[in-house]
Amino acid sequence: MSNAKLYKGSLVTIILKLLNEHDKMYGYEITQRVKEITKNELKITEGALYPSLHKLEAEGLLDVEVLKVDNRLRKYYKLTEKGTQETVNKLAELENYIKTMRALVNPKFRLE
Amino acid sequence: MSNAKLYKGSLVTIILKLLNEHDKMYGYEITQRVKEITKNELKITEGALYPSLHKLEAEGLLDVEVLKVDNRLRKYYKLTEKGTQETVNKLAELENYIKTMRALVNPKFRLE
DNA sequence: AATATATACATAAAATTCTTATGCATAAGA
DNA sequence: TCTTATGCATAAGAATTTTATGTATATATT
Repeated sequence: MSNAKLYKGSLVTIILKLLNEHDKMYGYEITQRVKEITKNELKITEGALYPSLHKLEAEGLLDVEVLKVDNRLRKYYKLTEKGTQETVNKLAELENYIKTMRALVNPKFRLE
Repeated sequence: MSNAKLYKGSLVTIILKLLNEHDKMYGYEITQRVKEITKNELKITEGALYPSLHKLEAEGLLDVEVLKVDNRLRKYYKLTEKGTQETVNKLAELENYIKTMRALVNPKFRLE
């Protein structure tokens, strides 16, 4: 996604959180939103995004609705109940990851 | 390493930072230190650690010194000049990652 | 004395996630 | 007309990690 390898594993968290805020979004919209929010720091590639969306749908975390807008197809995704729960989990995991890494990298921050 | 996939890509950062503090460490010691600091949250597997150490050595970021202690071999690693520089880079990347993710996940934090 | 656990290294197959490359199609701008 | 933007999709390859396995010595337990 970016030059930093740290983003590996964060894509699902990002997708779920965005859908949690926006109610429904389509793939291309997600890539643009992420570029915008991160000031071009993070560019989600289509090769990563679309397979990920398909997987989340297959797992029952997302529902799809296909709409035709301006003669072009858009696949709108939205969180299912299960997806909303998983969003909470993923966000907690992110916070935990950050805490743990801080403890490793900054010895002043110790975990209890 | 842990159940959370977010740690993917963080191993090198962790290794370099620990070596930056401790001057020289051997592989097994690193696994134990990490378990200790993270209160068992993160357990670095040998299958990930050893190949990673070899790679860092091949790239000229680490130097090795083999010592025999209590009739057992230990391969002590320490940062080279280049390794020390790369540590700075990796730590900056981590801080940047955290900032970017905060912006994505918490809309109140905006990047400039 | 025998067995299990801890210490210490190593590698290889498989899984996971992502990049890069490619393909199709329509709309809008230069 | 040609390029860029919009919108989806997949497949080959790269990179990193998990899981499994192997070797060997030291220490603790039964």
